[in-house]
Amino acid sequence: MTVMLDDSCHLPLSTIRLTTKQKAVLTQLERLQEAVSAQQLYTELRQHGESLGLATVYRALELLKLRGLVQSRTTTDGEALYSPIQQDQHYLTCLQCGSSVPLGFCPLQEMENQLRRSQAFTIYYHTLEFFGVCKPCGQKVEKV
Amino acid sequence: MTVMLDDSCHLPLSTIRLTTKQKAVLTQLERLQEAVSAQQLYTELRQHGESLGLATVYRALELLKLRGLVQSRTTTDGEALYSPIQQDQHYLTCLQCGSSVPLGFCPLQEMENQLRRSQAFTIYYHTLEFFGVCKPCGQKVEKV
DNA sequence: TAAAATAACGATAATCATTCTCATTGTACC
DNA sequence: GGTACAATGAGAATGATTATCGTTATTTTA
Repeated sequence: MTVMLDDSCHLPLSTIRLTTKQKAVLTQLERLQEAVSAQQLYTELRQHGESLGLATVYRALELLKLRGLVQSRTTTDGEALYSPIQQDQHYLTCLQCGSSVPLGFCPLQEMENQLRRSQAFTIYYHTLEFFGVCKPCGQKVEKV
Repeated sequence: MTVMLDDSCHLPLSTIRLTTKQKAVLTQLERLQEAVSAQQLYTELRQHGESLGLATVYRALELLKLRGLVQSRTTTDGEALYSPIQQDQHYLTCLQCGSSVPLGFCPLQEMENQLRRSQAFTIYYHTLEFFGVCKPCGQKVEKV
């Protein structure tokens, strides 16, 4: 069975075909509020009774990224976190403890639109992240 | 032997002590124009006659990041690329072929300064990256 | 300066997210 | 129904990064 989506995204294709498993991955991702890793997604899908393999989750995420439906960012310890692309959510991340505080805004919409107009590149999304040291960690650093 | 640097950075400490090896890592990083992986850095340092271990390179980079002297971003295939922090350089990255085109500008200086003023977080640097599909890959995608 | 305490180092093993392999199953098209 | 092809699952392979641990350099203290 394949699921058809309407073309409300920035793809040149008029329709996007997704398999049931791929749709399950996307749906679960949309259900969750925060960005999650592929491993977490896999575990949650299994718990929800979905029967699929870990490799399939990775493959689905890869495909969804290429289709412009999913985006990812990488944590300080090298794990990729995925989220549906409409969430224009960015973070303030502590280099020491790795904690991330979500930013409440994004100043890049206009610039992204400008870049979109340049023909050389089709832009799906951007990542923006500020790195530094949070207050508690900063106090520890002074003592080092 | 330890090397002393003056406090021209945003650290609370008045001086930063670096060992010879740590300084070698930083110097090599400053010598190179583009962001490089820890492994590349290791190889280059060995070729330049420097005698150090891979683990030391990783440890040095970690420490330099915490000191606010070095920053990193992660490529699409999960490798961390390091660069000296003064380079305010961002990229346009193709999700399909992974190629990165450097952006010639950064619109975030003012916002970063504003965030710096908020006391809760000490900001060292930010990352900004646009993701999409480059022209050649875009033509391939249409055929998929 | 010498000895003790501490931090940095090197080599390599361990970890762990991600990707690859390949046999199997599902789907599209005739 | 049958053939071609894409998707899947299970587990092995990969490869960057991190941990371990014995050794060496540096700092501190007497």
